[in-house]
Amino acid sequence: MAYNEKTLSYYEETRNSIGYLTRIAFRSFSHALEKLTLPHGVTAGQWRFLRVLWIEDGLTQRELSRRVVMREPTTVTALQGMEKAGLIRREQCSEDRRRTLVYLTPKAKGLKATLIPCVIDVNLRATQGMTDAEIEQLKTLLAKVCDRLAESDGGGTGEA
Amino acid sequence: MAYNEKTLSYYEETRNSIGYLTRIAFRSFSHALEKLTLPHGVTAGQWRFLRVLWIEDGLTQRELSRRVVMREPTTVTALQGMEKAGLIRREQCSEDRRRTLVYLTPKAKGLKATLIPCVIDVNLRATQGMTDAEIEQLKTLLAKVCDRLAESDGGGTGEA
DNA sequence: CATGAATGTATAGATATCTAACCAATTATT
DNA sequence: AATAATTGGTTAGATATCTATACATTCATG
Repeated sequence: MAYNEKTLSYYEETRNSIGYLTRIAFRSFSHALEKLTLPHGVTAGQWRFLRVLWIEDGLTQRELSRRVVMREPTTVTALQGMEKAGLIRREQCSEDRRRTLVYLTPKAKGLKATLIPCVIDVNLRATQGMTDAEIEQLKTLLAKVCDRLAESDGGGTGEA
Repeated sequence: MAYNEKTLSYYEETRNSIGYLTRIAFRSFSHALEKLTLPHGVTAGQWRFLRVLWIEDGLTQRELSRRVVMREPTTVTALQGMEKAGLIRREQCSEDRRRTLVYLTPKAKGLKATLIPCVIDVNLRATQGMTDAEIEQLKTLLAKVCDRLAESDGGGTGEA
């Protein structure tokens, strides 16, 4: 594959690639979010699991991994932390003893009303000054990027 | 501040937040990129430092951190790995002995021609099927998100 | 029903990343 | 010149994340 000088120098421009921009956006997001959730004892990683569990409880760890979009070992580690923090309890499934079902504690359920507004704030701040159409376009294009890269990859958003 | 039920349920939708989408986009990007660079012995983390050093050599670690957009301790760890991998050498600055200057080895310089096309590929794949205008818009909007979240944060892209 | 394949979880070991605290060298101030 | 503040780098300790591997249970098949 041949790339001319112009193409090369374009991509040398550090701050102009989608890869760079998504990294910085993700980073800024995580920091901004954690700044709001940490005072409530919830890390950014735990937040991602909570969000899924607030929608549906009693999932297996595998299913949870799939929904959060993380690998199983990551889930195991995160859940250990969440169990220690009193956010979840894990229960062995009686029908299929391989499975572990994850349930939220009342404490974690109660945090929902507190934490959701935090994320709303961060999301609003992130898109401040954009029109609704721009926000929709950003989401659409980001989702496309995810799809394109997931196709060739295997791991990713590919659940639909 | 008050959020109505509609707003709340909207943000409950896991896959519809900018935060989620940037995370998945970043993740997909890193995986896709590393799949191409790892065969050449370069991790995704090292790649980010290489890209900056290819543009300018002999930077202090602090300046390097600033340009890569990472904290100093992250840089220290990454550079230790890169030194071990024979990608850089570090030299104490004679005028100001606090400073350590980072130089690329010939090996690392040689990798540029090999690795840049890898990233071009990933970036092209990520934006496949988008018009140039859409790509530009995506970059513009992502950059806006970074700016908005950096303002309130402190750490981030805030170099301008 | 015994054994092999598939499934669900966990462990091992690696990289990446952060914050907080610390040390060393330089610069600024009295 | 002595001391305080600043600057550059590192260490310590934590979370997050991955791949590869191992272990345990269930299912499927001869």
